Amino acid sequence: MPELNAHLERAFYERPTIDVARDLLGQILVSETPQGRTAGRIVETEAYRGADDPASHAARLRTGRVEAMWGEPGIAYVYRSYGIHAMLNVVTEPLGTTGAVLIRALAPLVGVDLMRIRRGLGEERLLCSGPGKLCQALAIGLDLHSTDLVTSERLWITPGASPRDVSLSGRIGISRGQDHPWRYWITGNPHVSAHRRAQSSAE
DNA sequence: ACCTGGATCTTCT
DNA sequence: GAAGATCCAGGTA
Repeated sequence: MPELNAHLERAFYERPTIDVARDLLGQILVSETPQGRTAGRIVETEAYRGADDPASHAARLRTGRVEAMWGEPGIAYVYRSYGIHAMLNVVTEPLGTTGAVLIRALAPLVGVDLMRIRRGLGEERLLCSGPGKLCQALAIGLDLHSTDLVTSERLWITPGASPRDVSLSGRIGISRGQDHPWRYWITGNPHVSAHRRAQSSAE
């Protein structure tokens, strides 16, 4: 297993959201808790921008936790979806401008047994194959909102191998702004989310 | 105060 | 393929 302690630096996140979403594929998300370490390779992401993106929370709101989308690049924007699931985003673009990348799926790498316990499931392919699933598997909750992934020892992203092929399509689970091909995943990877539209319109 | 609409996942049939 | 779980913030009153 490679060293996972290195952190991607702020400059990586301080770029156009689209570029960060694509370049996050293959990098490794690491979560450290008293129970142990869990980590997985990022295999699926989505880009969300600002006022020009009707699907982005930042297009409608600038209150409460959404304020984080204007914040320092590299911090976590975590919110609750459907009353149940936590969603992990990484803030992009320079301070004062909006943008974030939703982490949608991981390939489990470290602490797979701990993930199984947290998820109550055995099958590895289902542990992190969706944005709510991976937050449960890595114990990422609303308490980690605003965590700085550049400096945190609780949650961070470490460099991994670049994927060979990347596919893209419209985003998932939203009603507006589907026309933009801002969902990225590693072509052929079995750990991408199992949504019906997951197979559509590759590259 | 009440209502509504979600960047989802599981468990049914 | 459909429903249920269940939180949060905005809009409307």
